[in-house]
Parts: sequence; C-alpha cells; structure tokens
Amino acid sequence: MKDFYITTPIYYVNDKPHIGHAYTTVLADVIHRYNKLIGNNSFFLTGLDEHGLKVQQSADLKNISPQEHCDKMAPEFIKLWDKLGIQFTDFIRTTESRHIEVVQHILTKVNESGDIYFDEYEGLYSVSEERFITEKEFESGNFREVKKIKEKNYFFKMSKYQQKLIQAIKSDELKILPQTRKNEVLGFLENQELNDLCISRPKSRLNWGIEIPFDKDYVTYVWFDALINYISSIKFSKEEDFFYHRWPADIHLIGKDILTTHAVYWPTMLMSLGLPLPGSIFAHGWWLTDQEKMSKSLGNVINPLSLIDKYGPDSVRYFLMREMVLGQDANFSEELFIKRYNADLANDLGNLVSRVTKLISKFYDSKIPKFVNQDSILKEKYSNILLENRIKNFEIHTLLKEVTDFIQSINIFLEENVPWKQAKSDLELAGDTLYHSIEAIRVSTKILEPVMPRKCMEILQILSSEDLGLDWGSLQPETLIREQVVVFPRIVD
RNA sequence: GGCGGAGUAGCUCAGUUGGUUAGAGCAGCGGAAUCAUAAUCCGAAGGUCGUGAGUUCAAAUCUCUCCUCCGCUACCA
Repeated sequence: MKDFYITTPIYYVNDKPHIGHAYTTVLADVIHRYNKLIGNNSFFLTGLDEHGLKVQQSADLKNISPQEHCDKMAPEFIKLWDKLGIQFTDFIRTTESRHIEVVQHILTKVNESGDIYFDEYEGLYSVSEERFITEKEFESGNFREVKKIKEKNYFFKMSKYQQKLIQAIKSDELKILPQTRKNEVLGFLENQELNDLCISRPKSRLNWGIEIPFDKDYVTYVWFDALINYISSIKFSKEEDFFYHRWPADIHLIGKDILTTHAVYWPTMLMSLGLPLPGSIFAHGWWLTDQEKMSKSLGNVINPLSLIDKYGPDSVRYFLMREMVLGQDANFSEELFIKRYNADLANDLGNLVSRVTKLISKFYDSKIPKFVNQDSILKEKYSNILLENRIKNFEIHTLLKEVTDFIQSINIFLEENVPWKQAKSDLELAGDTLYHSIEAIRVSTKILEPVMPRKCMEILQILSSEDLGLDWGSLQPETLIREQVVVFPRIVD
C-alpha cells in the first residue's frame, strides 16, 4: 500500500518564520502523527524555497551571496521546528542538487513534449524593484518608475490544460478544500481563458535561480522551480519504486494566499508530465490579532512564538489546533491562549489526572484497581469518537472538541459515582469507578498524543502505559502509578 | 463592477434535507461538593438567529430588498 504523503509549502527564506509558518507545519505534523497512530506509513515533507529575486536582494543588502543568505536562514526554521517537536520525514531546500537535477530534468521533458515555447512578453516593469509588477500592483500606485518593456521568455502551455483542470476539480479528482476555495478556483477558471505561464527569467535581470537546461541565458521562474519540490524530494525520475510508493500526495497543506499556484500551476504541470494529481489541496486561514488591542503605541504587541518559550511547545500546538476552525481565520491573543489552556488543559485534563491518580494512590497503594463491570458510560462514549473518520476528513478541530467533551464526561462520571465516598464502604465498587476513569484518561491522552507528544508522554508515563494502544481495556489492573507531577500547571496572572 | 462567503447569547462559535420551549464552551450569577492544580459538578439567567417583506400549517434554515464585514478577480514571492 502507498504511504500517506503530506506536505507543507516550502517557506520562502526572505522572512524569518512566523506564526503562519508554525501553524501550517504543526498541522502537518499532527496529521502525520495521527496517520501513524492509526497504522499508516506516513511521509511528511517540509522545506525551504531559496531562489528568486527577493532572496537575491536580501543577500545583496547584507553583502553576502544568496547561498550564504539561505544557509543562514535555514537553521532559523530548523531550530523552530525542533523546538515545536516537528517530526518531518524529509526537509528539502531548493538549492540542493537533488532538487535542481529534477527541475532541469522536468524542464527538458516538458520542452521536448512541446509544452514550452519561446515568446516575447510585454509587461509593466518597476525599475526600482527590478521586477515586473502586476496590473493590480500598478494601480495601487506604490511603484514610481514603471515602464512598459518587452522581454523574450519561455512559456509553459498552461492554457492547454484548462478544461481538463476544471474537470478534475469539479469531479473532486483534485479535491480543493474547504468548499469556498474550490468555488473560488472554479469561478476563476470558468470565467476567463487561462493564459500561459512565463517560466523563465533572463539572467541579465536575475541570476539566482535554476538554469534553464536548454538556454544558458535564463533561469527558472521561482514558482515553477518551487512546486517541483513535492516530487523531487521523493525521487521523481530517479527511483520509480520509491516515488510511486508515495505519489500522489494525499494532501498539500497551504495558506489561502497561495491557492492559485497550487490549484492551477501545479496540477497543469503534473498533467504535462503525465503524473497523477494530488488527492487534495487544503487551504487554511490566517491568524488575526485584534488591531485595537495590539498596537505598538500601547506596547502590548506579542510575538506568538514567544508563547512557546513561556508556556511550552505542546500547549501552543494544542492552542493552534483547537482554536482555528477548519479553513477559517482565527483570532490570536495571549488572553485567548491562557483561557483555552486553563480551561481544557489545566482545569479539565491536568486536574483530572491528579484527581484520579491521587485517589488510586490513597486507596489502592498506587496500583490500578480491578474493574467489576466490563462496560461503563465512559467506554460507550469513547466508542463514539470516530478517530479514523476525523483524520481522513482532516477534522482535527472537531476531534479535539470531541476529546475535551469526553474528558468532561470523566469528571461528571466521578461526581456521579463519588469514588472517594464509595471507597469507605465498598472498595471494589470504588475500584471499578476508578478503573474506568483512569482508562478513559489513558485513551484520551493517547488520542491527544499527536497534538501534544511530550505532555501526553508524561501522563502516559505516570500511568506506566507508554506502550499501550487505543483499545479500551488495555490498561491492566495492578499496574503501578508512578509519582505524580503537575502536568499542566494553571496559569495565574 | 463581476463571482462567492459571512452577519446566531457579553466573547468564540455549533445549528443536518424548513418542524416540538434556538445549542456548546468561556465570562458572569446562584447552589452542591471538598477526592483534585482555589480545580470539579448542578442550576438559573442571558438571543425579536443583521434589516424589511414574502412563500408555508411551520423558517435561523427557502425567495427577494436593503445594511455591514470579508474573500477571489492569476502569471509578485
């Protein structure tokens, strides 16, 4: 069976990583880990986009070579991913030879198949920015020295695949999620004729790029180069078995700002190559901050990434996953973070762990008590969480809501059965209550583990059950509870 | 301008093909409990479901008017 294959965009090294990069990457990591949890082999690719004008300009400003600039930026990303516990399978940089070779191979192949032609391009050129600008950019009035100039370039026959692309999107052969993004792309494709894509830049103007293999005077347009990372990483054209064991990707995770490149350029490139299309493209929303509350003059601007140092990576991962509704924009503030953390992690889950483990220490000498009844309301509720479906539909947010609801029901279960009272008259009955409670905690933790790997491992270690799976009833009576620590200390202002 | 989305309790949002007193979490209020991280549980309160009209036995849910906000309208990366 083919591996599950998930990607993030490769991030442009012009910028230091910010919350948007972190969100996409955490989401990919979480989906990757969930797939492993349910028994799939999963391949998770992320990396860096290192060519193009802006990289060259950034390097020029610092008086270093573009490659040096990239080599300085790359560790910024890798360090952050390490901090956030990102377990990518491969990290690709577009300046690596393994990528460059594939890009050139593809250019050659597409050229030979007749999908590339040489033509004159006329556009609005900004002298100060050293690049062509769009009509929209021109209308914004932010560019002073704008000239209309002509330039010879190579074009990819994207328009040739317009109808085929519309068909693929309509039929969900290429699924674009969420639905509104699919509508957007279809509206765009059906209402106008697609133009061909200019895929080269003359070296006289820009030389930081991959040389066009059949014309030494040109380098490859950065998007044409960058998108190919999704297949160069997995050895397209080099190791067929390795490649087809992963391609097509199950999901390309992207921000909504790069929808067109992924939903139009990329699939048409694949069509030209005769490769299968990715299963889905998921465009997520953006993190917003309340303009009124976040202002420099008030001095209360917070860098979201600073929360990692302050409160730990796992709780940030949880917040990102829990707070953003699928595909929509979400608000970000430290206040929201603290509320969410205290409510779900400290008050509910963390406190519950203390509550139950301490009862077990007190009444059962720290050993998991025996159960009397096979079934309980908790076991039944657990069986209603359809983990696999949620993961297949990328409904991480809904899944987390279901798990927190389940955790709440453990607290209710305790209130109803009052094991601290039961224990005084009927140790066996109280033991049954506690077994079902602690097992419910264990499976909840297991489900949360892909989101909060380190913290959940701590809890599982307390229960001496790091190696147990998702099945209800795996926890064995007599298992020793280890020393309790406060896993999610409450945040007090 | 064109196409599309959204406007539901103080806040963040759920609300299947129209159908009993519109739901959840958080905040606030009252109470219970005291095993637990001043954590937990219960209860009440809180909404003319953006506006106006229409269709219907029945509309947050369908149709139309208007108001507000947002997205897309490519070949920047």
